[in-house]
Amino acid sequence: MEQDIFRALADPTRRTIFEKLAAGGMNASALREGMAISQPAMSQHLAVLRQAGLVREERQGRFINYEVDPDGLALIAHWLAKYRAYWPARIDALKDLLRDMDQ
Amino acid sequence: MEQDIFRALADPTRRTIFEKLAAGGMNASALREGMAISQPAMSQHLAVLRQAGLVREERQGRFINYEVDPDGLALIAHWLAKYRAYWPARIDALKDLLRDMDQ
DNA sequence: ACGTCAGATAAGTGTATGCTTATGTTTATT
DNA sequence: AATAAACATAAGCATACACTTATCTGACGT
Repeated sequence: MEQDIFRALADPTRRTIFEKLAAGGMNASALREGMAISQPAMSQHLAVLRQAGLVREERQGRFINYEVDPDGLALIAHWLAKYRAYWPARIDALKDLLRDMDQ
Repeated sequence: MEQDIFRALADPTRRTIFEKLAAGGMNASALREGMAISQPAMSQHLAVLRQAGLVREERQGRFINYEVDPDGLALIAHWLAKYRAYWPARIDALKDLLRDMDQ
């Protein structure tokens, strides 16, 4: 849901978590390192991100590996595409990126 | 600021307002039509969207014309581009769109 | 100058949200 | 079986947020 996505990303702590996961999947304890956040808080944030489709989890024995879920990003991209008429022409990075994807 | 953008879009009413403006600039009274929202509420929402760089205003006599500010969308596009590695390959609409822009 | 209209701002209120501490649940280790 | 580790859930609390009513500001028409 669009609502869940934007609500999830409205919190700076959750954006930080998401950013960390984008650099590579890891478990909740690893995510907490250097973050001054309690274990329950992290768990709650991950639940929100998961509900939004931005993060998915995979049990690995006693650990749970969290990683970026492309579905969430796709929803944002889709939302953004609706307003393409207003994108400034100078977003060249985006063009380059999609040129890469075409190969 | 990234924070302002996501916070602004987290509210469904503000997304509706933004969507309406994307179809064409208009003043606050016109925006309220068919929206069951008070005048102060609309004014406050527009202030948040403006602060986020998603909307800009232009005085026209007694009216103020509000319209989509491309700068805000550019910020989102920039944020999204950071996670391009995770975009699913099937976002074809986006590819088509940028192919259009290249012409 | 006066009233009116478009919109902003102020102050108050209920609810949502992010945190805390405490406890539950699941899996591995011994 | 018992303990410990990784994480989830529950309950309570303080703050943020979106709304309301009331008032203010600025621009126009007469």
